[in-house]
Amino acid sequence: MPNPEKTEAVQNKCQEARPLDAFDRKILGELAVDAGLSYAELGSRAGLSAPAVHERVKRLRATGRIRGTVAVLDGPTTGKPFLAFVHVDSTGWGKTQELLALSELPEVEEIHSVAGDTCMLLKVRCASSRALEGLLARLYALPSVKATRSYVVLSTFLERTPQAEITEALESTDLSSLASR
Amino acid sequence: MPNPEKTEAVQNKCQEARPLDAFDRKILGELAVDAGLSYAELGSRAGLSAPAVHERVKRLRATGRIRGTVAVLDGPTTGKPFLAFVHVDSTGWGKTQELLALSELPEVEEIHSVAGDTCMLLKVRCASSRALEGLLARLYALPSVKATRSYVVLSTFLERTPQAEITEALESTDLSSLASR
DNA sequence: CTTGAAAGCTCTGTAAG
DNA sequence: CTTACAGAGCTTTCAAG
Repeated sequence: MPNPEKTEAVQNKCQEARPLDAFDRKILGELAVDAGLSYAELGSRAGLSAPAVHERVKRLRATGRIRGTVAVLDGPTTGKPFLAFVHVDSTGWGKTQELLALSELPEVEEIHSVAGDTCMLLKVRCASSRALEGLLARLYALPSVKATRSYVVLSTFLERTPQAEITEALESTDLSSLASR
Repeated sequence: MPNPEKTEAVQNKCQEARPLDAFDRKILGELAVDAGLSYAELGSRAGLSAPAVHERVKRLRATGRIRGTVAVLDGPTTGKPFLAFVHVDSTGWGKTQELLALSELPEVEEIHSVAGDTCMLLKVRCASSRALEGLLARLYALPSVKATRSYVVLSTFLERTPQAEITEALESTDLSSLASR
């Protein structure tokens, strides 16, 4: 039986007012690299006990900081060696339902609206150039799509999931190098 | 003791000649969405027993199809709400060690060399526009970097890990629609 | 491949400091 | 927050079909 303790049971899922402390950031950083770690191992790395870590991880999941855990597949050997970024120019306000419908295609991994000389940016991973051609055909079938520019990936040197380390890094460090120019 | 049956025992780790069967693809697809599934649950979804699934998953890990399992963090609430794609034009053959050194920055999530009107493509997630400015300053400090174009993400409609479903999809389907134009 | 069973480990919660 | 002690559940391996 779940026990209603303190403020925990009351808190909502979408609460953003709770800042992460150093322990939370350390835990998130470790889990972002390897979600298979035991709470004991996680605790020793973060400097906490296993129950404490467990409590924090549960909270991080409940508040949405951890969206889930997924397996990282090797693209080339799983039948989709072809990676490309597609810029989409559309007439009017491009973020229509039409483009969002592309989410249903497993080839489409990312859809962003961006600022710059294009409206939308797609990341596509598929089996071959023919599959990309098929996707482009589908894009041009949409009335609002004016033009596309495709950037076919020749080789990938780095591709990792969001935030390997939760730090402030570049913030101050590199701006000093900027000032010294 | 592992029994040497047929061609199986001979295979190397980097062998690409082993096609995934329907069971493997189903398992990979499920794990790509949720790596926290138990082998029992995984088995019932794929139509296999738990030990059989366990054996396959172990093999998929050993052969590199599954690179690892990671936690998916929520970017905005973990202190890095700022996402951008940076195109880098460089003189000469751009894929030098210099650019690869950027891998060490936690803000840089992806580095690709691409075909198109630019040489390299970076995916950067950081705390603010100032952090991006710092990264650009660092880029221009490299002798081979000629120019950059940044596409700042306004909003993200889809962002998922490689291959939610391991199928052939678009291959034949959409090419027929191409032919009918 | 299957079922079944046994051993080991982790999780999960409770309790007390 | 910590350590400690249980019980439940899952993983992992082995056997036999």
